[in-house]
Amino acid sequence: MDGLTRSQLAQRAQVNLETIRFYEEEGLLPPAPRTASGYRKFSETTVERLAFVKRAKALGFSLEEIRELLVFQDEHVDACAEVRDLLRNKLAAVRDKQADLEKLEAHLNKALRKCNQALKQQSQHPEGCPVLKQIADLNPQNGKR
Amino acid sequence: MDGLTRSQLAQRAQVNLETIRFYEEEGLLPPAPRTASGYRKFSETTVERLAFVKRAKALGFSLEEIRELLVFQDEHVDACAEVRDLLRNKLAAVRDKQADLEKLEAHLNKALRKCNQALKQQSQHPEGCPVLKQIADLNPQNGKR
DNA sequence: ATAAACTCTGTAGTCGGCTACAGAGTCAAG
DNA sequence: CTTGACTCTGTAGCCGACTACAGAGTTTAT
Repeated sequence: MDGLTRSQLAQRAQVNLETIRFYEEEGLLPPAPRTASGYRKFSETTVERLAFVKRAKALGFSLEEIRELLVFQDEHVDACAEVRDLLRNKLAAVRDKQADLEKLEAHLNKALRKCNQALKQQSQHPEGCPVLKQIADLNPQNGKR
Repeated sequence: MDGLTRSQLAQRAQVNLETIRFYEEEGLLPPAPRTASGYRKFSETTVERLAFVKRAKALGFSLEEIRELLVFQDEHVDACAEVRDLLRNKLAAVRDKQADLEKLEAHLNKALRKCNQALKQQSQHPEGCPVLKQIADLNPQNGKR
């Protein structure tokens, strides 16, 4: 038989067997051609395609976005401008997240310093953890978006 | 009636009505006392408690972790050491995420530069978006953990 | 007294991205 | 020619953190 079976493809592309069917349903893989008895047969290019998906995932793209990228790729339209927009949006999202995390880090550090301080002087003020109080009093102006 | 109804509490604490019941089930709020006919009545301190939950969420804690924090708070055990550990873990997680995002940002920037370059010299090489190729060829050694 | 507005419960649905399972059909080896 | 390994389909479950809904009972306003 020419072409890969589903499990062979899974093996080759290092993805779960069921993921392949899932991706087909989701439109990330084209509907695979079938044998007479209904078995899917995949071409080598599908391995590439799955690799592309994995790498786009690693770049932080959602399956939805990856589907778009794949359409651009398939139609090899001159989609540079569209791709650039996607990249820009993703980059902006990443930077937003970074800013959130930095604020978070600052808050956690502040809390942690209080914690350590309290543990040192435990003898003088043995009443409860001040960090819990700090969380209770935090200015609710942070992160989460 | 003394105490707040569920919707009053939701209003005061700025959370969804159903979230309150959910949090009660999840052990983030203590089982509320009831009226004769079975209506919950909440005290003012519940407003505080919900505020605490919201802020802890903003600090990146999961409900699971917040439940732990609340137990510490409730038992006002000297839980500083435990709280400190939670903070440290959270801080480590935040830093991991930051590192991931930085790698991601670098990759996206690289891709974006290619994109812009390609758009400038569109006339010379009008064949397809190089970024898509780049994603296809990316070293799969990144992010995602 | 009645209608609107609220609250109760249990349960199901949402999001994203899979992962698993049951039951039926198919293919390859001995 | 049977056994075991594979594949097919549809469907359900998982994670976390909610959110929504139906149907029954309760409170409030007129």
